[in-house]
Amino acid sequence: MSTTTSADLARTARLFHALSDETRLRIVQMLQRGECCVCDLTGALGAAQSRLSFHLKTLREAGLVSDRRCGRWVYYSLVPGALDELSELALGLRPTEETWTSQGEGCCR
Amino acid sequence: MSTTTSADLARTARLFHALSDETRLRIVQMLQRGECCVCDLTGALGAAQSRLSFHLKTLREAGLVSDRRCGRWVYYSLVPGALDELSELALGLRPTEETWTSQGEGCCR
DNA sequence: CAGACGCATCAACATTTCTTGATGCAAAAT
DNA sequence: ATTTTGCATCAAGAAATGTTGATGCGTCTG
Repeated sequence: MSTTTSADLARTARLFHALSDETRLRIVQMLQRGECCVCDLTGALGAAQSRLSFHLKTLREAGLVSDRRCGRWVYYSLVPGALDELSELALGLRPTEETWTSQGEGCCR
Repeated sequence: MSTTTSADLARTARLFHALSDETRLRIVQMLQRGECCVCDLTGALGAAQSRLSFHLKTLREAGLVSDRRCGRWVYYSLVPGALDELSELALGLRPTEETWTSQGEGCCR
């Protein structure tokens, strides 16, 4: 029995929101292959630097991405397990067992 | 090798967007237990009818929910498998194997 | 030290998304 | 036949989100 608090919902919404943008999905795809600094991303995605910083911030605040400073570069990478958690959240929203056994009763329930 | 077209990205973003809102998450939670008509939802969620219709439309257009008219009621329900697809999409964004074996090289790669 | 570089952040604006109340329609109910 | 009910849809406004160019800060390079 999972009592879902409003805070849980907010976090879940936040997580899904982080992946609800094409630019951010592209960023994640880049990061799949390994760490990237912002300039790697501007090159590959052809997007302005400030734009990417903005989206990286969104991803970081959602907990999907982490950053590591190194000299004048900042390397971003995917947080291990974060996407597994997201996957679990999605599965947790699926219809319950009894839903599919107790349905189909003609019209109007 | 999965070539990800721009259309794919758009659909993925759309799917995640559908679950990026607390009201819609609540709706999905309600629907987990089985079909609901809009008036069930207004009652349970304490939200205006037009507001719920708006969010239900978003969920429907994302393919997460389907509707069935019956007399003057419209019953909404979760589309079987849709959340599994979403879960798979999340897993597909995880870091690749080699990412974790080829990393950790001190500073600046 | 003086520049160049990588990045975050900000302000201004554009765009999208959400909310609310009104209107309309089709299907009961009377 | 008229009214009521359940819902979609619309227009208008409010709020959130994304974009762009400018600015500033720390760090490397010469």
